[in-house]
Amino acid sequence: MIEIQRIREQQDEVLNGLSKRNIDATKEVEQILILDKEWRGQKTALQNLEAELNSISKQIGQLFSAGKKAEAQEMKAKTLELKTAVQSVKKIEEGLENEIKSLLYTLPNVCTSDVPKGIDESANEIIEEHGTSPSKEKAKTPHWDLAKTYNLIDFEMGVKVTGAGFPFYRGQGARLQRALVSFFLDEASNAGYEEYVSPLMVNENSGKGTGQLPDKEGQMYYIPADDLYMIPTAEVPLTNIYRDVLLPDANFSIKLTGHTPCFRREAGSYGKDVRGLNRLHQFEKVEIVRIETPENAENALQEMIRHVKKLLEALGLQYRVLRLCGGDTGFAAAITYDFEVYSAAQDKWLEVSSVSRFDTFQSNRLRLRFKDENKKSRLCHTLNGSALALPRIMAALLENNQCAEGIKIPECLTRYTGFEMITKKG
RNA sequence: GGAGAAUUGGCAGAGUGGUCGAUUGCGGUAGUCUUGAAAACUAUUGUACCGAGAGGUACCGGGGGUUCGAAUCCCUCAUUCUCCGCCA
Repeated sequence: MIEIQRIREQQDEVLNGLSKRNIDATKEVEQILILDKEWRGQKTALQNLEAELNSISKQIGQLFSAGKKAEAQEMKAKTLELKTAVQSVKKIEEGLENEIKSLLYTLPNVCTSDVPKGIDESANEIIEEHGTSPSKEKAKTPHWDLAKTYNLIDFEMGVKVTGAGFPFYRGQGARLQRALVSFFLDEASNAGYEEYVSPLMVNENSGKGTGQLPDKEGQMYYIPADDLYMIPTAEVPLTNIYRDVLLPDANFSIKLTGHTPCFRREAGSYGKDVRGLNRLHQFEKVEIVRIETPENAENALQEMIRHVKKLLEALGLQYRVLRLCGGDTGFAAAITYDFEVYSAAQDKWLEVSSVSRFDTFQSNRLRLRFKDENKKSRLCHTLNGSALALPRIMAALLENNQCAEGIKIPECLTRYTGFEMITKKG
């Protein structure tokens, strides 16, 4: 949620940032400012009425204790009028507040000046590209066929037991998955991130805190009996650890990591993008989350980008880094960098990581603040990134490393898998 | 799941209808004293919002209610602890 003060004080900058997403929010912003002015007037009026009521109540108390019952009764009559006035002004004030809030909730985050303007992925900027992939002749089989040949992933079994998009990994496939998780977690720990095992379901407040609710309601699995949501990413529980937190000083840099399954309904997805591991309802991911001062946020972002690059290089995958245009940037993010690995067999770039700065968009909802040098409360900045999402990494590894003997495991993983080659015998 | 008890400021812990944003202790901060430190003493020490300011309003687990007035009474939800039941 954009800070109301920011809209009051930097209206042009806000509108400009939103225009990167091809959104003209002029009307909404004007409406918010009108309502805000009205709200402040009503708030002041309400508080004045309450002050008067408080003071009369106090006098009544004094009269009673002095034994002057008749006078007290007389005073009581006066409060009646005030009380109804308080009630009606309060109703108006609360109505305005809710109206402002729901308008604010509809506005996505303000993009930074680096974000290119654009409607969809075609306007994303390719920042850099590294590594090489085998030729299409060498890496000719797509991962869904390899998964079958080597008994690594069973999609049909998943359909039987649960439904489409919930595959079983088995044998060396399951083992490879576990190896990737361990590798990613160890790398995150080595980089100073504290490892967490988090709940996989969250309450409504947590969903609101990180911006999944109310915007992406339909994308999460919901359990009505207990009013809980299955997490779409570890970002939600990890960031919400710091909901309603006021850090005592500016001397902090909070780095968290966690591995969780992620549950996404992916309503509206279809076609060949969903083939194999490309799009699932349940998948594994290692997430890194940071909470920083506004001054440190950009540095942290660059550090996270380097971290992800290091992982992809260790895995020996060809990858590129994209700076997302406004239209492709998520609702809550101020700027997002996507990482894609190249799959020769599919002749496609597959998104495997998304690293974002949220500035104060999440912390405003979370009420996550710190005390600055002047003892003033300020909102923290939050950031997060995938490091990494497993399925497409798995797909690219299987496809790019296929050879006559089987599928070669990258060196950085063999200490976790216990084998160097996936073979038909297992 | 059943029964009982509890939830108050950074922590501990008073407060059962009015002068309580809240006694007190510990902790924190500043000062006095001291060569320095400790001790002692003094002062200060929650958050948010409205207001140009003076000042005001709200918050005692969350929400609702009774009352002129609620930390205090009522309803409801959540959480914690104890006992019982069930169970990986």
